[in-house]
Amino acid sequence: MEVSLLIARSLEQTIDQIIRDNQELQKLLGNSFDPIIRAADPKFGDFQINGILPLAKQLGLNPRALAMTLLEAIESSQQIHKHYLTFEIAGPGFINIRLNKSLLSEWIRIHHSENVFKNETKHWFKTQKTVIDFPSANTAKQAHIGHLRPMVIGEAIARMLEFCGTKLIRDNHIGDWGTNFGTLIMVLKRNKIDISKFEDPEKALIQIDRLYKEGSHLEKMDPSLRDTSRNELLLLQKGDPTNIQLWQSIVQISNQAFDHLFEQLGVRTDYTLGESFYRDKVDRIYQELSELGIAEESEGALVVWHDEVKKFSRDNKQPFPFNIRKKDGASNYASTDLATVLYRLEHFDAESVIYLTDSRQQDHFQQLFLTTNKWFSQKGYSVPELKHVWWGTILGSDNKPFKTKSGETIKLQALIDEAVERAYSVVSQKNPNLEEEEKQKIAHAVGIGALKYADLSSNRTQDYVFDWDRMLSFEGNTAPYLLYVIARINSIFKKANRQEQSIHTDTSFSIETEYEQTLARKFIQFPIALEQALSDLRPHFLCTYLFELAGTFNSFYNHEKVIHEDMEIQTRRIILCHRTQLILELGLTILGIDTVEHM
RNA sequence: GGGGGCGUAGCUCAGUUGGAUAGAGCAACGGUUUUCUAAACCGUAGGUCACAGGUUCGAGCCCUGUCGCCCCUGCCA
Repeated sequence: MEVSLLIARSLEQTIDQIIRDNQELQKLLGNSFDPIIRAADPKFGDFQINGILPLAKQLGLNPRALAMTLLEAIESSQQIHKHYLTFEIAGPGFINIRLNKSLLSEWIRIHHSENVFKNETKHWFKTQKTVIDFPSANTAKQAHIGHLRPMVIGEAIARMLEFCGTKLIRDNHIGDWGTNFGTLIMVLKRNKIDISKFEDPEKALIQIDRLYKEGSHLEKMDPSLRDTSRNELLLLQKGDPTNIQLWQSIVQISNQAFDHLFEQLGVRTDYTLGESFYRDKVDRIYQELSELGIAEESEGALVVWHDEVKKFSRDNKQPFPFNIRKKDGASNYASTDLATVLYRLEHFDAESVIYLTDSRQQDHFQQLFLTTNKWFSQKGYSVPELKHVWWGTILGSDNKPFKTKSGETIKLQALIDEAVERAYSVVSQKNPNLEEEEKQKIAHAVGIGALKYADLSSNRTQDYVFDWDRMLSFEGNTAPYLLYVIARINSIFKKANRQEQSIHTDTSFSIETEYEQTLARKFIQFPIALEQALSDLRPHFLCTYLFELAGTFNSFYNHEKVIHEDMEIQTRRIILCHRTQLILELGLTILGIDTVEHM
C-alpha cells in the first residue's frame, strides 16, 4: 500500500482490493461491504474499521468471528506489510489499526512541505468547476456585523475547495438595484450634493448612509416626496443619464469601501456581478419558464408552484409560491437569482454553484433549486449541483443578536478596529519589549485572526455567543492559542540555529518516546479533518483538529526537550516541530487566517 | 397552521453512515519554571445528553409524542 497523505483512504482501498481478490471473502461480505476506516480514539489505535458490526447484524453472524475472518485475510495478504501496521480485534467486533513507528516516521519524512500536501489534495475534486456566491455585499450602506460571517465563512470555504482542486470562481453578487436608490437620488438632487467630490470612499459611504436616513425622514414628513423618489427610480430604470451616473457613483463608492474591508479580512473576489447586471436578462427567464408551463400568473404576479413539496404547494392553507415577477411587473431577487444561475451555467460552465447566506433564506433557495432543476432539465441544459451553505446568528451575552450597548447595529469596521485594539493591549501587556511597529503588526494578525477564528470554530448552522475576552484568550480553542504555538516553534528554531536543509530529511529517522508518537499520530489525522470539513462545507472540523494538534504539541513541548545534546534526538524533534508548524500554518491559511513569526 | 434550527457540566462549545467508560475550554480547587516564549503544561471535581416512550446486541445521534427558545412563512434581499 501507498504511504499517501490520506493514509486512511489508501488503507481502505487496499482492504477493498484484498476482499476483491478473495472470492470466499467477497461472497461472505457481499459487494456492499464498506470498511469505512476512520479516526479512532488514540487509546485504541489510529484508525478503526466499524463496518463489521452492522454487516454481522444484517447477515445474522457473530461479529467477532466475522472480524476474525476478515483479519486473517488481511494478515495473510502480501499487500499489507506487517511491520508497518498492527491489527487488533476489540470489543464487540471493531478492528483497530495502529500504524507502527516505521510507517509513521516514513509518513512524516515524506510530507515535508505545503507542496507535497497540495500535490495530493489537488486531485480530490478533479478540477470541478464551481461558482461560489459570496459575500453578496450590499450597496449604499455601510457594512455591519451581519457581513462578517459571509466574508469569513465564505473565504474559508473557498480556500478549502481551492486547496483540494476545485476550479473556483468567486462571484460577489451585490444588491445594487434596490428601491432605496430612488430615495437617495431624490435627496442628492434636493441637497445639490455632488458625490463625485467625495474622496475617501468610507467617509462617502457614511455620508450616503446619513443621506438615506434623511431621505426616509423627509418622505415621512412630506409624502409627496415619495412620488418624487419613485419617479427618480423609474428614471434610473429607464436609463436616464443623470440618474445612471448618480447610481454608478454610489455603487462605486460602496464597492471601494467594501474592497477596503475585503483587504483587511483577506477576502478575494473574481467577479462583482450584481443584480443590476441581470436587469436585462430577466425577460428570458419569464419567457422560458412560462413557455415550459413551469411559471404561471397568480394574483397578478408570475409565480412557480412546487406542489410536490407540501409547504410550497398551492393547496396549502397559506400558499407559498415562488414569486418570480411582482404584480407591478418589476423583477425581484427570485428573478435575478434565476437569471444568475443561467448565466453561471452559460458563461462559467458551472458544474456546481454554492450560495452563502444566513439561515433565514432557506425557503428561498429551496424554491430556487426546485425551479432551476425543473427548468434546466426540461430545457435540456445541464443541471449544476446547487448547494446552500447557511449559518446562524451572532449573539450577545444576553443571547440576543449582538448589538451596541445603545441597541444599534455594530459596524463591521468598528468591530475590526476593536479587535485590533484589544489585541494590541494584550500584546503590549504580555510582551512590552517589542518594537512599536512589531506590536502593531502582531495586534493586527492576532485581532483579526481571533475575530475570524471565533466565527469559524463553532458549527456554522448554530448561533454563537460573541465574547471578546474568550476569543482573544490564549487558552482554549482560539486563534491566539494556535498562533502562539507557531511563534514558540520559531523560537526553538532560532535557538537551535536550524538550517533550512535539516528538515528535508532524506535519511530516515524513527520517532520514539510516547510524546513524540502521540504528536506524530496527530499529524496523520490532518487530511481526515480536512476531508470532513469539506464533506459538508463546515470549517469548524478543521478548527477543532488544529486546536487538538496545538494542544498535543504543547504537551510534547512541556515534556520533551527539543534542543538536546544527542543530535539524533534533536534532529527528529526538530522535524516534529517543523511538521507541527507546517500543518498549523497550512490549516490556518486554508481558513484565511494570517500567522506571525513571533508574539 | 406549516417549515427550519436548537435544547449536552455553573458558562461557552465539540461529539464524523448508530459503536467501546459522553469530550474540550473557561470558571473552581490543587500542582509544575536555575530548562527551547508559564500567553504553557499536569491533576481534581463537575452529566438523568429538555422530558416520556419506541426501534436494537448497542441511542446524545434514528422513530413517535410532549415541553421550551430562536428564525422563516406572497410580491425586501
